[in-house]
Amino acid sequence: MEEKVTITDVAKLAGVSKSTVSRYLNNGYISLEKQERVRAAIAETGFKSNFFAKRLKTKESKLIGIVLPRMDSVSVGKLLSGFARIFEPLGYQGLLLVSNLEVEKELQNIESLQQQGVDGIIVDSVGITERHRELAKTSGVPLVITGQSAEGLACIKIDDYGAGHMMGAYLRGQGHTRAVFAGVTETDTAVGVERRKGFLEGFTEGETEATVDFVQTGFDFLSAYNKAADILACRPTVIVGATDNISLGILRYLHERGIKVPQEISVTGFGGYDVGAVVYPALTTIFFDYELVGMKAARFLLDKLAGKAKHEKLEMPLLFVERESVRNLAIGQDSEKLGLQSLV
Amino acid sequence: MEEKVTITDVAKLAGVSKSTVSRYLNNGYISLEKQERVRAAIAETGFKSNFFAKRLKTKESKLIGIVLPRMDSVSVGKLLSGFARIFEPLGYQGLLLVSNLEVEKELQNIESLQQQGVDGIIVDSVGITERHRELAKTSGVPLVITGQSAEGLACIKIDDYGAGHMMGAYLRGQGHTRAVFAGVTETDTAVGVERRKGFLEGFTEGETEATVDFVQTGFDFLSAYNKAADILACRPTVIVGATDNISLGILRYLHERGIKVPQEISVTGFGGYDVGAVVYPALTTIFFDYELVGMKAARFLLDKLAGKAKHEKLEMPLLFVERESVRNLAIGQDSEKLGLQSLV
DNA sequence: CTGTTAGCGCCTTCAG
DNA sequence: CTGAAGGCGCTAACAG
Repeated sequence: MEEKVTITDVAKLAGVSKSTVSRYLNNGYISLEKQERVRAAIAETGFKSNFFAKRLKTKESKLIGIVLPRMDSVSVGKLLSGFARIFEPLGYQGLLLVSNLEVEKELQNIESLQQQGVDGIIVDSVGITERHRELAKTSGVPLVITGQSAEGLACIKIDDYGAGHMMGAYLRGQGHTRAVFAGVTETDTAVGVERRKGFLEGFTEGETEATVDFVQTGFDFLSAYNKAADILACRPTVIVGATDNISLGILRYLHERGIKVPQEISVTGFGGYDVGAVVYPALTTIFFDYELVGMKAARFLLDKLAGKAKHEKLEMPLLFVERESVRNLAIGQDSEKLGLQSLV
Repeated sequence: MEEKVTITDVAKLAGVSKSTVSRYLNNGYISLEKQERVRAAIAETGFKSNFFAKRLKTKESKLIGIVLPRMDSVSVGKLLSGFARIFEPLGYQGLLLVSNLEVEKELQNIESLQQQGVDGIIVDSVGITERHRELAKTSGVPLVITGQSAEGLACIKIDDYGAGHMMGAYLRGQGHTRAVFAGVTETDTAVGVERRKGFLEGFTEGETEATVDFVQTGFDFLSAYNKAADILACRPTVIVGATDNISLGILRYLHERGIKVPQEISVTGFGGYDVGAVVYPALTTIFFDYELVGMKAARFLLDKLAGKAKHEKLEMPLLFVERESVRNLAIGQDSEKLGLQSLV
């Protein structure tokens, strides 16, 4: 319960004017002597400059608004780590708002942040709407989007189409012909549409008679597990989970039924989460560097703040992680094995 | 790039005084007629009240400082979800600071937050020091601690000792006599000391000739995996990972060596993460409800803000999750099996 | 180099 | 019920 000591108290105690103290705090045009007096006074009183008063003047909050669809997900955690890596050293702090996967809430959050006077906003979006564009237009607060991409907005995300395509081409190369893509709703453009489309095209392009069926699941283990029977009914040579978690749920189901992976059926995922390396067989997947996305997004926002704005659309590099869950049908043996080592 | 419209502009446009607009915004002693005029003016100008100016007067920021050891962890994610669940409906927002698992940084963050003028602070601590107590004393900003417990501070955490004890007693009940506790550094009082101590006492209490060896690992899959050989060298009947992740790393190792779990050796964890249910065998563990911890911590802080402060120490309930990874040595068969169902 | 003088945008007595 | 006046704590010209 400290008394609130202001710059005036310090000034009085040091025998100088407020401005001198202010200068001491900021630029620094002060004689060495007064400098010392101010320092002493500040130490004695335990003075802490008032954040709000300062911001009221300087028009700079050093606050970055961050809106996320949810908190308890690995990828979101990585993303935040990426933000922090960039913002923290520069003295920016993050104001966090969660949208519970609801677009409406996401919009509200953005608006609220804009009023709040944050310097910039990053939103890990669940789907871009027209209102997003409006908000970006009508407010002076720089905005960058992650997780989805949209024309005319500053977006940074992983290349979902590319990842899907890469996986499709790889599996075709391994001699697979019948795939099931276990994916999520199309509301999620990035995962439900782009990633899937990429896979479809990568897998079927050329003269092959490759086919791919689609089975919709949720994002969690359990909903994937529950759809496993439907998936198997399509008699695929390979099951492609839109997400590592989906694949893990399916792997569990296959294990319970005694169906050998990859001997009898292959499974792949997307995401490259660590757990994919500890399950058996270790999951072949494509690694998304969400932390890097976070860093790029942060840097991008900083650029916009500095006026070096360029409404560009960035996509991140992908890393194919070949582990144990795919069988090479072309040469009749399992693909190269990489277990825990691939964690390093 | 909007023009910044202030309360004065609105007042002018509505033909009233600033105070009247202010009243409209806050309490509300205004005639219906002017109320309407102000509303119109506000809509027309797109006025948004300035956050900092407002806070400068009201001395209330509606901001909660949150300091976390790291971002990319499931438990931290759950914790944040819990905070958000409570704070969000009340209009509080979270200001996030990360300490990268460094105590010094954690202290700095707390201090920085205190100066910032947040209404309250929650810190998910990696270890309480004397400085923590000082900071809590010398600042008027209410503080609640999570993750660790310390006398004289407001703490809310899971009961690590109790969890350890519960697990120890359970395994002894299953007829196990030789355990290895694969744990982390003692710097982490909660996990490295309390949880371990609880296990030791729960497992050895009574006249049994139970023994437990200790092998130190990190928090991640890989470091546990790398210590698996050392652990096996102790020839335990059961391996107790201090964390589900540790157990998962060990499970992977055992699988690679063809050692059957639970037939040849049992494994348990702590945490109750979802993944524990999809690996095979599904991991027997103790579930920690971090989201609940988050909610309780948030509520506690709110109480302190409201003056209903009570320097109490709260511990959360535990849930034992019996799955497939422990063999009952007493009656010579595996314990009850619960796979994915236990996710529900 | 330093003190004085003005506000930043809003809220809050205080007379009316 | 309403307008005028006075700050909240700090910074930023402006003359010295």
